[in-house]
Amino acid sequence: MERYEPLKIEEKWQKIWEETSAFKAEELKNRPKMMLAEMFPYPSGAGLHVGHVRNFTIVDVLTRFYHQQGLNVLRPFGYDTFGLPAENYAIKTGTAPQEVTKTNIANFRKQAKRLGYAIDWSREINTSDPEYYRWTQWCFLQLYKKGLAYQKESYQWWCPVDQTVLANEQVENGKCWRCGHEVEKKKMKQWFFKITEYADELLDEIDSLEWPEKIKTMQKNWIGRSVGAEIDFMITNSRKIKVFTTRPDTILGATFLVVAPEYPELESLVNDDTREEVLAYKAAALKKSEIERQENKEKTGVFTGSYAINPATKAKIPIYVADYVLAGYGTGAIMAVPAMDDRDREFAEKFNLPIVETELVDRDLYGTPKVTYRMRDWLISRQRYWGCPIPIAYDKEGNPHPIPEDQLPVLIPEVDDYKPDNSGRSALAKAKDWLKVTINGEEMTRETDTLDGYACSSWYLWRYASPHDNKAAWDPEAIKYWEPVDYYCGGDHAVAHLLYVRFWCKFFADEGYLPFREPIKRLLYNGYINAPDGKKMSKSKGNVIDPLDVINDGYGADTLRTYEMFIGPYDQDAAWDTRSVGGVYRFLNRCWNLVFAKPSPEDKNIVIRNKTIKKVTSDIHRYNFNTAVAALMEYVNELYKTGATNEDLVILAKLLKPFAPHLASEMLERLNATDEWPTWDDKYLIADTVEIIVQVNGKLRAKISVVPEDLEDESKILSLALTNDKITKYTENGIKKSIFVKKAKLLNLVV
RNA sequence: GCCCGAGUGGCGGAAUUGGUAUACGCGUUCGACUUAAAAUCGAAUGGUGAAAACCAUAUGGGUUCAAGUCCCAUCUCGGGCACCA
Repeated sequence: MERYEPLKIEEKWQKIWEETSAFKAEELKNRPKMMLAEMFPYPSGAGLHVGHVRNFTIVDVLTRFYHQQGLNVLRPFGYDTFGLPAENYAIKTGTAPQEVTKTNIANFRKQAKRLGYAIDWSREINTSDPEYYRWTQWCFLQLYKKGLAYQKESYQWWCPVDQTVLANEQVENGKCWRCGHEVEKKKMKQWFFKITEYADELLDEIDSLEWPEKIKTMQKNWIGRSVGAEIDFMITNSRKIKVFTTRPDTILGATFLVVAPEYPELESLVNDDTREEVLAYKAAALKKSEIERQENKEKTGVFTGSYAINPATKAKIPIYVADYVLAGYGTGAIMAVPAMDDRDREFAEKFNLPIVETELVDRDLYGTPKVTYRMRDWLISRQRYWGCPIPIAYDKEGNPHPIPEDQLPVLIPEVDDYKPDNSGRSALAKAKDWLKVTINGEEMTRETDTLDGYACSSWYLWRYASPHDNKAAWDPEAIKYWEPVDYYCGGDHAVAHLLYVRFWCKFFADEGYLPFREPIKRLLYNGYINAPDGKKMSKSKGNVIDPLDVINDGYGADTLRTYEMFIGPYDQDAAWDTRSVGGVYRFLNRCWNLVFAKPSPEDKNIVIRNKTIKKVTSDIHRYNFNTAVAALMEYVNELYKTGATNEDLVILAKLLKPFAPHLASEMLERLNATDEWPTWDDKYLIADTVEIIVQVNGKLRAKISVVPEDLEDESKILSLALTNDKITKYTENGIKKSIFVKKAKLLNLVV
């Protein structure tokens, strides 16, 4: 008997798959298609971690399952390569991000191949490849043409020491992540995508998606649609304040107004007595970090000096400025109804403002109906070097002009120093020659902002259909065949990325570029894998499990893959258990050894064989990968007891292949069989004898064995039960009634 | 604070529709093989009990012939949102 040597077997099959381009997909119009993808990874220097392996293996199990079922399957792969780690590394070491990215991709590719994934490697994409981001820029220009990419002044986090804009995630406890200095808010002109234009459709179509309810709810909350009204409160005959409220019917109780510190016309509300205090309050509020605002919900505010007329009561009510009102929502101004609203009451009590109990009035009496969303437009400007340049240039007056499509891509220029310059612009501003561009004979200066990385990942699923197309972002025919994506799997980005791809899909459908309005049919949202101690894996805690170590320790990729599918329900978090890895290895070893055992002379396993085919097939359909593996273990345990026929082993190898493809391929080769997915026949699922559960008052008291036909004969089963010596002692005084459930093979006697 | 989700052996977890609670794996114990160990194979394994039996799915009620599953309340943990008027 040969020993099970996973590393040897895996090397052999990976070589075969590589040399035969085994998973290369082509459009075959007469065959049903299946497209699957994981959320493409950011190729970090650390290589694959066990979380990637779980994510990719889920996709691989489904990919191979549908391959074996005879569908025309596409499972591509790519890399999301723009981002902070490569840029930080560049700032620190001077190494070009392009170089680091290249190295990391090579490592990721090698590791993904080492795991035996059924990837069509001819379709690899990389978002920082000019051939890719050329089309990201094209996408931007389409949005720009329709007014959905626009510039707006907005308040951004600003570090006065580093002289740069910071993203929310770069502000830690109100301080700059690089220098530790306190940050402030600064008004700056930034680019936005107008996602709010699609708010209604994004909300309405959520219910039609085969996505986890959790994600759907998060997206609904994120969009946050509120139905209310806008009401004008007059300050003088010609000046007014517009407020938004969801409760226009409570207007009789509105005893003051509040505007946000960032309210644009705040200065027009002050007088000589209040000006100084109001402006000081505004300045302090702008400095407050998110953390401070969250921690301290004590109401603060200042009277502006102005009054407005409540249109319902005609009362003259004061106007305050307070940071509990948010500038970005509604009109940035509210009518305060302290009798109805807890926050308004708290404010009123602190500032001794009247609290008037109110009768309700007709909702439409004083305002105009208005729908508002919690979701804001998507801020896409990044003052960073390592991102996709925004294809815009400015004329001498500072007006933006799109770079003509035939001048794309706008390449990222080479620079010596990757730090942002002292005007808060990205390092692109240091490429003086690159900045100059001529459009229609006019000299212009290029935009130095780059795009948020989420823009690059908003369309990559469509690029997979024709990844090398140099005429278009995607080929309409290929898209029509392959997409939308049938299965998309990931464990992150519930609202950001997964909302942005839906937004772009709807936009490009409206423009006639896509024949569908939702890009992802089914979403699988997998859980995290934690360290053996139950905590998050992290370098600093020293509890990281490296998947490549597990493989190279001798367990092999098949054990790693199968273990991660067996670890628990795919959508729940799980803790790594090194000893259980050994259990899965033992299981695969037992599968292997069966091939060398003496074949059983008779076929004793028809029932369990058919049962196992049915169970594994339906478990994969329901994404219950852990119980599918358990069923295979049960099957193998049975084969050890009864002896296996050749047929038993062929079925085992076929069912095992999605999980442990190398071992299964080797078994199938030695058994001289194909990997075609097996089918079961329900007629074989009926055993020779059926066990009837006999309960007395709902408690199990006896089991009786009958032939299947007796299931139709209730009276026979009842008399068998009543004469059973385990039952008679309970039924001496007769029974009140009996309930027979044929489907459950159960008889309950009530005494 | 609000909105979800979840609490099952020593541990990870199973239980398609209300119908044998604890599948499968880990761990533990015993046995076989071995000079010995590892590996492998086999057996046992929720608790109490000699047994019969009784008690067990976070806690307390309820519905039902029958509840891990349905209903009501409470507790704990996890996730999301967090002054959105």
